[in-house]
Amino acid sequence: MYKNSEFVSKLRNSGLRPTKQRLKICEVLFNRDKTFHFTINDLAKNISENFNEKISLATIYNTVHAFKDKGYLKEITISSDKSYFDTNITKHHHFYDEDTNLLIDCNDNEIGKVNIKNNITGKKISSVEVLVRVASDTQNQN
Amino acid sequence: MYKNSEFVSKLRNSGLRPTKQRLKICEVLFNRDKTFHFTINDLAKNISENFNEKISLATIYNTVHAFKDKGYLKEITISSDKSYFDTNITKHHHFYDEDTNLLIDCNDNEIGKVNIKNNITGKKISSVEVLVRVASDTQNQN
DNA sequence: AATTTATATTATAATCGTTCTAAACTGTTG
DNA sequence: CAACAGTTTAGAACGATTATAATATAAATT
Ligand SMILES: [Mn+2]
Ligand SMILES: [Mn+2]
Ligand SMILES: [Zn+2]
Ligand SMILES: [Zn+2]
Repeated sequence: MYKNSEFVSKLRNSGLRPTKQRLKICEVLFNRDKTFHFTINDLAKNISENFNEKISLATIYNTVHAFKDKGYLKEITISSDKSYFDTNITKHHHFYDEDTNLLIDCNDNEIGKVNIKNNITGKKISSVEVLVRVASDTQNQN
Repeated sequence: MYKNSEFVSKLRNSGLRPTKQRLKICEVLFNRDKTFHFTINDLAKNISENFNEKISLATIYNTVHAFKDKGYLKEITISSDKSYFDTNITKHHHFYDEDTNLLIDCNDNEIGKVNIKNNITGKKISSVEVLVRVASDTQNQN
């Protein structure tokens, strides 16, 4: 459990004013035991259903993107119409369950280190991401 | 170099009528020495600039999606606003050059086999994709 | 070959997630 | 407090994609 003052500092330290809306979003995203994945729509719904304060959609977009730019969120794109944000900002890979549309974090005992033998000349690797799509066994069984 | 009749068979065999538009798109996509990556926009531009026949945008969308559904194209999503199609339908991974916005195929002497030690129980792996983002040494370091 | 039926193409409208706008509001600084 | 920069907001605008429904074409049937 974080204290509100921690979020205030976090925001101030990154040049973002600790507004009521940003603090509420911090609380929803970061005041948890476990990291999680969400879409903009999930977040907007979560806030409007569970809190009396209403935050405009534009602010939700702005804030999520600001948090992403500051490195507090990662974005994971699954397909052209499905983009998730991740509160787990460590380097890690994902399973994507095509049946449930859920993203699941991998850790190192699930996917070994990716061995990049040759990189493009003159370029630096900025990220390495593995996405393993999975689906129910029973689809191709009979 | 493929013959037109090969595309006719290919289309017929997959239950798609070999229309003039689909054959033109086959020619543009598959009558090449090397596979390549393209966006819908690239393809539409290519056709309108290099050929006198005009194919409506709706048909280009329909055809590309039909070809994807039939397994003649793969879709690779880079970010929420960048989706590419790939005429290379073999299993392979990609470098994405953030400076030039170009996708580059990897082969096995660039990225080793991804070691998936544990899969989700009761699920079958439908694909494994690695995306290595690269950028010029002097910028964009994460 | 003509007719019938199913499928495909097209221009254009509709959709919808996201971004923009510009006015009102709030946090910060002195 | 005053002054200012940064933020929020509702609603408009945007743009990529999809839906529509009339027309055209391909295939199947007679
Ligand atoms: Mn698509
Ligand atoms: Mn985004
Ligand atoms: Zn994650
Ligand atoms: Zn490729």
